[in-house]
Amino acid sequence: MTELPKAYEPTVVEEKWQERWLREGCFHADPHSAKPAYSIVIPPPNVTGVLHMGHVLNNTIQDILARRARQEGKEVLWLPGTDHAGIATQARVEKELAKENPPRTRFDVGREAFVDMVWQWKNKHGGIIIKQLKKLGCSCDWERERFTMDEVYAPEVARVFTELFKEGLIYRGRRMVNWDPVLLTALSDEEVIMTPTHSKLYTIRYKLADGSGQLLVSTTRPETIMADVAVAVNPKDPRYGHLVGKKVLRPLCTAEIPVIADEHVEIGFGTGALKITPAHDRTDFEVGMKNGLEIIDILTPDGHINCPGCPELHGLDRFVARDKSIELIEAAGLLEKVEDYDNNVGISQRSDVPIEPRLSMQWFLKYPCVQEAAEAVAKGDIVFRPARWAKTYAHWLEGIQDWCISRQLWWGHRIPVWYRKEKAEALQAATTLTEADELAGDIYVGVTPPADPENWVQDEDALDTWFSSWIWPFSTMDAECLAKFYPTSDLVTGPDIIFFWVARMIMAGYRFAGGKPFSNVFFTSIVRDLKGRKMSKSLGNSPDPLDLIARYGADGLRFGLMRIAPTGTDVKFDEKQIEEGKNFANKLYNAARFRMMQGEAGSDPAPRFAPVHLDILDKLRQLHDSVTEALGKYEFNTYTQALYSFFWNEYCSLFLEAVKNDLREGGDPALRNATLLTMDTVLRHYLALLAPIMPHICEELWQSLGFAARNGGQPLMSTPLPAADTLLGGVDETRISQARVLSAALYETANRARNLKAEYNLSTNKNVRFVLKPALPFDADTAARLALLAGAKEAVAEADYQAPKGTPTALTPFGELFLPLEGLVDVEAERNRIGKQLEKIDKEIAKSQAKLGNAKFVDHAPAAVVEQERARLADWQSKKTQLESMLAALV
RNA sequence: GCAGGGAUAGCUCAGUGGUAGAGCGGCUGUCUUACACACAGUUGGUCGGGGGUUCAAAUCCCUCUCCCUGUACCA
Repeated sequence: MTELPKAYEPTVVEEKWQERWLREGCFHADPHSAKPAYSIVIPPPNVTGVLHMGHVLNNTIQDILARRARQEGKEVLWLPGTDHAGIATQARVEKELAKENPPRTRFDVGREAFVDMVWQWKNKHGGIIIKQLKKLGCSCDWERERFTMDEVYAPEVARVFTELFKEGLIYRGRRMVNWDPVLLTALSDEEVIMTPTHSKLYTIRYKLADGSGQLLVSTTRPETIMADVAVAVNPKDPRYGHLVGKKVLRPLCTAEIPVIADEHVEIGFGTGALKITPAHDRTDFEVGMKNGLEIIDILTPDGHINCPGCPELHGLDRFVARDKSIELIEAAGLLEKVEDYDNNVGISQRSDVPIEPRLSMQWFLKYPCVQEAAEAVAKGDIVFRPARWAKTYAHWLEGIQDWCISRQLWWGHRIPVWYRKEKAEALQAATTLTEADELAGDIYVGVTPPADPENWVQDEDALDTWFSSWIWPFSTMDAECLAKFYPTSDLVTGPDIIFFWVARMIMAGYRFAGGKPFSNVFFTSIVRDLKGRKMSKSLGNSPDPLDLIARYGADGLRFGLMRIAPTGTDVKFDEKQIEEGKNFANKLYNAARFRMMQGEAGSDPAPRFAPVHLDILDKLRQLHDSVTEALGKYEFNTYTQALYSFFWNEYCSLFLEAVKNDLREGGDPALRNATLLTMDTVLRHYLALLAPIMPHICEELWQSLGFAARNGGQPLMSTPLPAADTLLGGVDETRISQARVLSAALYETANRARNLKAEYNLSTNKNVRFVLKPALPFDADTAARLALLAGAKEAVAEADYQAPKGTPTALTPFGELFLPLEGLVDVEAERNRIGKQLEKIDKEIAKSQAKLGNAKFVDHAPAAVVEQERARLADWQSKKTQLESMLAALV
């Protein structure tokens, strides 16, 4: 009777609902609402980004939380946006320039024109990811979309900078920073990845200037020898004490340099003598400062040697120069030995090349509100899930270093500092700048440019992207929104940005927004491939979520992923799981289709409910509670699994199969009504529970099943979640628990019956009949259901049934169940089968007897456990007797 | 080095003291009137190794091995 297709086709349905939700403003947050607030700010993806599996996981979770909160009657703000991603975006446009003929660099284009180009690129290609998030079904308030460089947000970044500068927390100084020789910018410590590397350790002879001997010095970086200004030994080292104060000859760009004593040198390491190169090593820089040593910089910003005093190396790339310098040293007879050596090298997260410690003028931030930020998490004001991340967070805060916030980039927030033109050069070279300079009228720091811009020169640098995103939770909101929605409720993000972003947002929240930015932080797992590797473009192991959506539907993708996303550990992505999500959507669709094929439920005659009806409603009630509990604990996989197993196993496999006969033509109309009403109740309630994770199909079925029409045409998404106790309202609890027992007995008996059939290769035979010696009330209705479930012609109760010898039997909750064979069994096969079973049973009996023969077990274990064991033994023994008699009957 | 996480069926994972589970895969059947994206049945495990506590351990304790993730580094 139905014209509905047999298989669910998600694509059209999903697009339809996404449009409709938007059109009806379902995602819009009203700051004037009287409802309690629930809010999330999205971790803004890079504007250059495309959706990857991490985003899918992350945003599905946020969407579940947001949709569920709406169902619970909250006013929900899920605030979306994108991040300008300084380096990534700039690099993207530079790449385009490099492809031109002839290739160009940003310097060829010039700053202003280049920034224009990036904006154009952003307007044209940026924000693809926003469209993709919409395809995933994300219920963000898209009218409030922000961009970290838009006209509302950018001034906030400058304001924050200005305030911190005036407070003295932002300062400028000449410091050792992590320098990226490819991108030509400073990086923060967090952007440097310490990577285990196979290197060489070179031991080199530094001759004493007076010719009285030599000092052996080990280094991994011989190309920096020209910048050596001393050799240091530990003052307590008995081998070298007499050398301190003498001079040695620097082996390259030869010069006399002093031997100094410094605690920093470890006596046991290498030769115990350390070359000091303050310009190219962090700790050497400190040693140099302490000892008042000169700083000789022999590297260009792009990592080439700059040392005219050593013409053989001058101009070479740093790694070429490394080999060449060793050749020179060996030729001079100064190379003692070369060993393999494993050490950690700092690699730029962005350009993937070794960074250089480099002395340069940069802006730094002394973090504000560190104490408050640490306490907020320690005291549980902000709750981290899983909790163990709190430790990582605390550890980072303890050893926190000032943040290098300036970047030598053009794309980003330009540092809002201007220098008075005539003094600009001197000021830009000055090692420190403070508010005093501002008061003196030499510099200007502010959100808007100075009133007389022609007299000023703006600082060239831009701010680290994270310096704009750390104020995301509040700078994205206007005053009304802040009043209603700040602090936000949940933050959902990956643990990989706990320092970059989460920690900094907490500090910013306390400093600028008067309190914590969020109450809960849920750290998602990291999505890996089946080999456990991180998904990355270069490995090509990252599936394209849009392709997955096209093949499995957004709902299928969401469901499949959430079902395998554990709460504590990483998730290994397996496309099979997504396929299951799709299969589940199809199952749901077909169950609804089945209902639609039955027509309306009537009220006449009054429905007659059987135990199975009450039972499924009771199970749904339990599902409601466990779903609520799981979501309360942010256990999304438990939530998903509970929904899956209820629907597939309890509703479809058991309940629907048990009631199919109620729906047939000519059946009892009172039973038919009961069944239709129950199906409606289950579907209506279940769709509401499932909607947060599979919103599209639920909405579609909600409508096609007619639930929307009965609800004033309201979409499911703006319908409050019904209470669990509406499901069985008014039904006596004793009757329910009775129904529970009887239904469990029915399903269990059906299962035993099917197993009996299978044992005798009668699985597909529908003509078998079962005879039951009932131990529980076994009415005709139950008998009919049992026959239906077991695929039998009939199931009859006979209290004094005399089974022919050898009739297969099983003990069921309803009593002893027989499968009369009518002599259609292969004797030889039967004998073998029974023989094997007896072997197994004997083992079990022996095991059980041993346990019960153990006095300690009987004395110490709880009575129930012992009782259980006795029953088990009795079961096995009776089974054994049966089999033996069957064996005898075969002969 | 330090810190954290993990090791359970061929695969992905549940399972915090009381007969080892699910889904997928494999194998057998079945187009049984919602669903072959399905149904029925079935096959898979010394729960990483060793030791301990206990009547009883995948589960608690100790130890070892291997993987992962942070983090700190000495040339």
